[in-house]
Amino acid sequence: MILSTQRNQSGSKRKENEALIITAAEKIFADMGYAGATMQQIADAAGLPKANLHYYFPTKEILYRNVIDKIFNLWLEAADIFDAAEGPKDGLSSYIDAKLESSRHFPNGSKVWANEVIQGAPIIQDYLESKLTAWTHSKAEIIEMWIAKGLMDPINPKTLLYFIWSATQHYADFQHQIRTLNNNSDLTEAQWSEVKEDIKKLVLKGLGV
Amino acid sequence: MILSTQRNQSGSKRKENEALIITAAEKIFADMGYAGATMQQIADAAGLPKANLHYYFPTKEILYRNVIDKIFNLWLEAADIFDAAEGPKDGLSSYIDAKLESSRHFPNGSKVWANEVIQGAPIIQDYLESKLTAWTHSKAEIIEMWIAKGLMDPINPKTLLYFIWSATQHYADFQHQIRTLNNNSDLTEAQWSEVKEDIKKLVLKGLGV
DNA sequence: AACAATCTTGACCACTTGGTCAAGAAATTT
DNA sequence: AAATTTCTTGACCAAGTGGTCAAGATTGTT
Repeated sequence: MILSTQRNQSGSKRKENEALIITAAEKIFADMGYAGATMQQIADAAGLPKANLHYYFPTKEILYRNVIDKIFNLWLEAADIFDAAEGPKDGLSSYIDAKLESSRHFPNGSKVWANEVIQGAPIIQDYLESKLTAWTHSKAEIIEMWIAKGLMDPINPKTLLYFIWSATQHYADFQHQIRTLNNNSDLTEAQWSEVKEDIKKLVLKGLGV
Repeated sequence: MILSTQRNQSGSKRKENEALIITAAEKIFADMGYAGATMQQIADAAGLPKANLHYYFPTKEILYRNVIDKIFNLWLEAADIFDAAEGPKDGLSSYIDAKLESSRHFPNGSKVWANEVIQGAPIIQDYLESKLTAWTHSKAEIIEMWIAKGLMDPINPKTLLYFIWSATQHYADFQHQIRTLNNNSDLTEAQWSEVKEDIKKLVLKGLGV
């Protein structure tokens, strides 16, 4: 108790509240889209008065960009697996697993990202042009190396990346549709395992790994 | 001239203008989301005064549902190929081709659908529960038959359908991201061909077809 | 030509939205 | 304990929204 209170000294209240607001905002933005989300809804979800949100995040757009920032950094982290891998079998399996886990447990981030990109990335275009482009090129190089070594069939590396992104993120973005087509129930543990195995099998066999 | 004017007799003006408005609305809804789109923007895109929109479509929601209706019927049409097919090689190839062509030439419909589903289908839930569910079951049966005949590896039919939907619709929904990662250029004819071949190869080989 | 039905449109309104502000409450620093 | 910084909050506002309406223009029918 004493420890935690002491630790909460310099500017920690700020960080706490910012995190609280960002989490609430992520959910509302995912459910309503950028334009559809209201500051009032986010405030209610965070349990704070609206004016307090504007104290921490002056405008809706600034709050939104902070949400995107968090999402994007998680995306980048999932790719460390990729770099550390010995070959496609290991690397692609782990990456697919990681992306599916993320879709399962943190679908909101993926939804916000998808909503934004569908609408032409009016607010985060700079992210696409800088960070995402660099990231993609570095992963494409690894895939090309695997192909050159004869570890997998030749394929356009970007096509493969899009393939994995779409297959895995689909389970976050289209969560609601999948749920509806699954008798209005969330996928069970067993179903998730089956999906994971089916996707990995399909991709790896399809690439001749 | 005379012919076309004569043909424009009974209530044809209504249909013309409704089609004009729906096309404009599809683009604006795709670019802005349901909440973000304004009736004024749609009116401008259609070249009509706003009050005129409300004459043909009393409310924004009614207009939106009409847009969805058009989109969904196109989706259903693309699946006729599926039924007519002899086996997975033919059926899946044709279906992937058709879906990719649709993503390439009519991305707006897919974007509107994606936006709506991501947000939990607040307006078109009845579509998911009736039409889409029935459609999915009928296609799943065909896939199961192919598996039973030993024409392809066993896989959960829904997982396969989601796989194909996500891979193909990704090129519509994430069009902007793909363009950005392609040096800010649309995919060329040659690139589209490559994508088509890569995806089909990956899926068919992955399924042991 | 007269009538009826359909279509067009600018002006208008009630309501919601993002954002402001000033007054004060809490917490930190000196 | 006084001073200063940080945080909280209800009340408020200008701008934009979906939707209405009534007057007129066009078209079709008898």
